[in-house]
Amino acid sequence: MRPSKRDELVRKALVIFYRDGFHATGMDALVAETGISKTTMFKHFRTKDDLILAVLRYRDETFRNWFFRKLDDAALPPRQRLLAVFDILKEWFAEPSFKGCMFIKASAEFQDPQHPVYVQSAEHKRLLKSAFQEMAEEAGATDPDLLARQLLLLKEGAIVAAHMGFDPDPAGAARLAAEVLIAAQLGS
Amino acid sequence: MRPSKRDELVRKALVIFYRDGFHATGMDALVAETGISKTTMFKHFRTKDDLILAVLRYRDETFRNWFFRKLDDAALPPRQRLLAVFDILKEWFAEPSFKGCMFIKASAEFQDPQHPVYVQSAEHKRLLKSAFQEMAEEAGATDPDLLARQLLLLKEGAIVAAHMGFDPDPAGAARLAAEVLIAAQLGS
DNA sequence: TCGTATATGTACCGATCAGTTCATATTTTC
DNA sequence: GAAAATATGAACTGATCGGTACATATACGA
Repeated sequence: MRPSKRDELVRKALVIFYRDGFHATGMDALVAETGISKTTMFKHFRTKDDLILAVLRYRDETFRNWFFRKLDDAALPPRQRLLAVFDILKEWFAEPSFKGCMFIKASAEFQDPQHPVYVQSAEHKRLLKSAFQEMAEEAGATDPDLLARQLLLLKEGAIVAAHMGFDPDPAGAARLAAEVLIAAQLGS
Repeated sequence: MRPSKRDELVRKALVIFYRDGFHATGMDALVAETGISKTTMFKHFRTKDDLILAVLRYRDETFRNWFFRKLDDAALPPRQRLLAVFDILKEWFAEPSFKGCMFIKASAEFQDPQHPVYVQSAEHKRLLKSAFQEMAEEAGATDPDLLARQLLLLKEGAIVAAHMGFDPDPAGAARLAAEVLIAAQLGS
C-alpha cells in the first residue's frame, strides 16, 4: 500500500476541486475533507498547481476511459456510434454530481495560454477531437475533420448548457442536430 | 460628472475581471490598476460580489447591444440573419482582447446554483435563446424552439473552442453546421 | 461663501492564502 | 527486530484576502 496515499489524495482532491473550484479551494480545506495531512500533500506535490495538474491528468484518463468504454460496450455500427456520443452525454448530465466540464472550468480559472493547466486542458479536447475524427472516418464521412469539429462544438455547447441550466435537454437537442449533420455527409 | 466614478469603476473592473478572472483579482489589484481608491469602491458597492454583479449586468447590456446592433445593421432577410450570427462571432474571436464568454467563466467560478452570479449568468443565456427563437420564427422554422437551442449550442461550443484554442476556426465550422440545420427546417 | 456630497490616503482588522519546520508516529522492508 | 521510508500534528511564516476607520481633501449647488 505504498504509493496509494498519493493516489488517494488525487482522487479525493478531484472531487473537491470539481465541486468547489480551484482557486476557491484552499489547501487547508483539502486537509479537512481528505483527512490527509498537509505535510504529506507537500511531500508528494511541490505546489498546489502541481497537485491540480495531477488531478487533471487523472480526470483526462478516467473520463476518456469511461466515455469510450461505454461507446465500445454498445458495439454499434459507425454511424450509430457517432450518435451514441450524445446518449452518453445525457447520462453524464443526469448524474447528481455533474458540475460541467473540469477542463473548461480549469481554463476559465487559469487563462494564461502559457500556463500548464491551460495547456493540458486544451490537450484533453484535442484528444477527443482525434477520437471523433476517427469515428467519422470509419463512418465514411466526406469531410471527417469538419464533422468531428462540428460534433465537438455540439458536445461542448451541450456541456455548458447543462452546467448553466439554460436548456432543459441539451443532449437531446445536440443529438438531433448531430443526426442532421451526419446525414448531410453520409446521406439519409 | 457626479455618478461617473461608479461607472468608470464598473467599466475598468470589467476589463480586469475578464482578463484575469474573478477570484484571481483582488480588490487591491483593482485599486492599483483603476486608480480608484478602495474607500470609493466600497462606498459604491457593499461587497466585491456586488461589484461583480454590476460588472455582469453591464457586460450583458453592452454585449447584447453590440451583437444585435451588428445584426440589425446588416439588414438581412431572416434566414441570412440567422447565419450572420456566426460571422459576428468570428469577428469577436478575432479581437486581441477576446478571452471567452464572461458568463461561462463566471458560472465556472461561482458554481452554487443559488449564487446571484450564477443566476445572472444563466439569465444572459436565456435572453440570447429568446432572441434566437424570435429570429427562427421570423425565418419560418418548423420548430423554432429546437432550432434556437441548437444554434445556441453551436455558439457556446464555438466560444469554448475559441477560448481554449483547440479548433482553428470554430465560427466557420459552426456556421457550416448552422446552414445544414437551418436547411433541414426551411428546405434548401 | 457656506454646506453638502463625494473622493482620497493610509493605516488597520481578523481571516485565510500557499508553503515550511520539526519532532513524532506509523508502516514497510529486509 | 532494526533500518528506512512514509505519514502525522501542530505551530509558524510572510503575503494577501475582503473590508473598515478616520481624518483630509476636492468638488458642487444654493
